[in-house]
Amino acid sequence: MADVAARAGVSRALVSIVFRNQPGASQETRDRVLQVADEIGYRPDSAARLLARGRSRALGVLFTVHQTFHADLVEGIYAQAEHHGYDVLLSATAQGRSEAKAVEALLSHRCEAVILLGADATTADLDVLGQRTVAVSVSRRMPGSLIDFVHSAEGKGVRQAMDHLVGEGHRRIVHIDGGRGPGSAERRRAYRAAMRRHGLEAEIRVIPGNHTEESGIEAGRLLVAERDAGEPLPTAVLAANDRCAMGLMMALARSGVEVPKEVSVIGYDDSHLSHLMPVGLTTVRQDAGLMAEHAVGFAVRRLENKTLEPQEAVIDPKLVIRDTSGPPREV
Amino acid sequence: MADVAARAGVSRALVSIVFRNQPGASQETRDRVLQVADEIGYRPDSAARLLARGRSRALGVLFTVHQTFHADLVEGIYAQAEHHGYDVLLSATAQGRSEAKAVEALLSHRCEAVILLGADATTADLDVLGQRTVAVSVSRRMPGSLIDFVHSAEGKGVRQAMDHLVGEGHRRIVHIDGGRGPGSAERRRAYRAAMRRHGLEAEIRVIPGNHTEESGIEAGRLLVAERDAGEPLPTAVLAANDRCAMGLMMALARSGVEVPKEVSVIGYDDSHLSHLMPVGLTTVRQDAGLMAEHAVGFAVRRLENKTLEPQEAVIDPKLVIRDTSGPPREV
DNA sequence: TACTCGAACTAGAGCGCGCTAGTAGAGCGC
DNA sequence: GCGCTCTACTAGCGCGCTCTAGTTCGAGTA
Repeated sequence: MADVAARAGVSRALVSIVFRNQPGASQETRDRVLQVADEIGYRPDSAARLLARGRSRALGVLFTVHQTFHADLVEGIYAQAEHHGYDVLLSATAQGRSEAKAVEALLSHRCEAVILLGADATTADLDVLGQRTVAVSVSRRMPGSLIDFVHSAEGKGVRQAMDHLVGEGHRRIVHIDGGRGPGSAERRRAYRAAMRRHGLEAEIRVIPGNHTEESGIEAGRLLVAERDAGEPLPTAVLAANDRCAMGLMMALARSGVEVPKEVSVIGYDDSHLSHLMPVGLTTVRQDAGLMAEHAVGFAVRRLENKTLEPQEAVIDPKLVIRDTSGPPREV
Repeated sequence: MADVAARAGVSRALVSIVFRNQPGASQETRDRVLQVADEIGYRPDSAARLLARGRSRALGVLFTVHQTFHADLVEGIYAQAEHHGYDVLLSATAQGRSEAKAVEALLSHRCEAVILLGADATTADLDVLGQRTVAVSVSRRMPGSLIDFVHSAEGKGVRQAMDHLVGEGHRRIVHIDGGRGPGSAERRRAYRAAMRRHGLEAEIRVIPGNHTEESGIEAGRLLVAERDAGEPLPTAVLAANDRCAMGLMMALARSGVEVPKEVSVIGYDDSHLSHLMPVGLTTVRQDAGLMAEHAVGFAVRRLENKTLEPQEAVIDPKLVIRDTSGPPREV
């Protein structure tokens, strides 16, 4: 910076003004400074800038590498953050990299806010985080939590899916749940309620699972094993999410069970891949773009106006009927 | 930091020593400092640290949100970077966020090295980048480039796939190429060479494509349209990568073309999802973990010893035969 | 002429840390 | 007693930037 200032024949302060696009420099000086900077390859150091300015204008995003729906969200967050003039810092959880570690990384880089995509932490953990910084949780419901929260109306989504299945004539509808995953508790509850509402209380069955393909595969194996032992297959399965649904379909296909002929499958998320599968997956669409917009909006509003109450946005999901659901065989 | 020092009754310098885990402080002082820090929620500011130290010990990684194979690589990079004591900064390309923009973000955060996963830039662009910083390109071949390079032996992988197909009796083997995507040129070349070697020069056909599901869908539609116009379908397709293969299979399934009965499909990457599809995808495995190890290793070696020649690692890929390939119908 | 005023620019402090050079004091041999 | 070394600690500069409080200067105004 000093070099640029010297070569352009101005003070460092003026170079700073030029690079921050602030008033206080004539157009010709601006041009000269920028040209000199370009010549010697100068670029402002964001660490020093951050340090001096006292704020980073950066939003930290915690996501999971293999969670395809997170990719959709991240894409939306980039766009929204840019719109609000914020930087985005990504930190991923992965095998061998815990959520806590990923969050630490974000905080040590002085993110002003942290957006958690489907966090795995407890409410207490999040509240602690919320004390330390501005935090927004996407998907994972945090009852009574202090932090902001964006989620889809899980109940509505599940209800639409269940109404669709029952409307097609299904009765033996099984739910693979998402364990401690975000939104799972609500979906589980909505599944039970819908079954009851349709007079199918006796058929309620929840198979424990999570949000990975593996859990779908396991559930599929379980169901096939039961069939081989003489029990009837369910006629429809509501999976924890799209990935789980994919795993399930793989397991079923391997055992020669046809979808949707013998078993209908419904996913959740409408992640980027779900409409690109060999067979279009019937699923509940969560609008990633809209969720990203709210998440970033919440974070920004908190940052500009410290004294806000916890905010919450509920996005209406929408059932997308594709090829993996249809009437049951028996009907 | 000053607070911690005051409360612990020591100087700021000592707090610094404790947090850097350097010799020069007694155990009891260490404990006291750490305890106080924990109480008031102090955590070193990585921006200030970076500024003072002059180096960030951070590796920048450029990836693409929806490229599933990148997720595998990122996972490996995190592990390797931690092993070498480096931080990882992620920057994604996405819709509305160009590669140049993503790289700028990394550089302005003063990454010491940049690891590009399947970069889209030209050799010249990369050389310019290589002048400014340490850069490693993964997958994308940079002939005559100054920057380090990790890729798999594309030729070997394609050859294995082609030998497998020809061995099963295929002759009409089409290749959907990856356009300007990383590795595509080599794969295309190897495909042509293999066809020639097997005396199938007359059957050579390359359909232009890229590394997305969409390109697979398009190619599938094209092939089906040709069939409807009376031309024979190819008996096997070598796709640009797994995502392209998935798109292709979707298009074929929609049109009632059975895989592998009518058409065998082979992908490339063995990305996380390829063995979790409803039908296991025959594909060429690239070992993401090993590639990550080399990429990080190269970057670190450059950083610790400035005067190295361009490095290159070639990883042997391996054909993984699953359910989408088999003998052609006519045989 | 004397003044006010705004645009264009500058000096210099300070952001939170790391690091070098230094000090204090304990332990040791002679 | 002295000098020596070793451990435990501190003072204070500087990293590259932003920002506040100026200064300078030419144009406009009474």
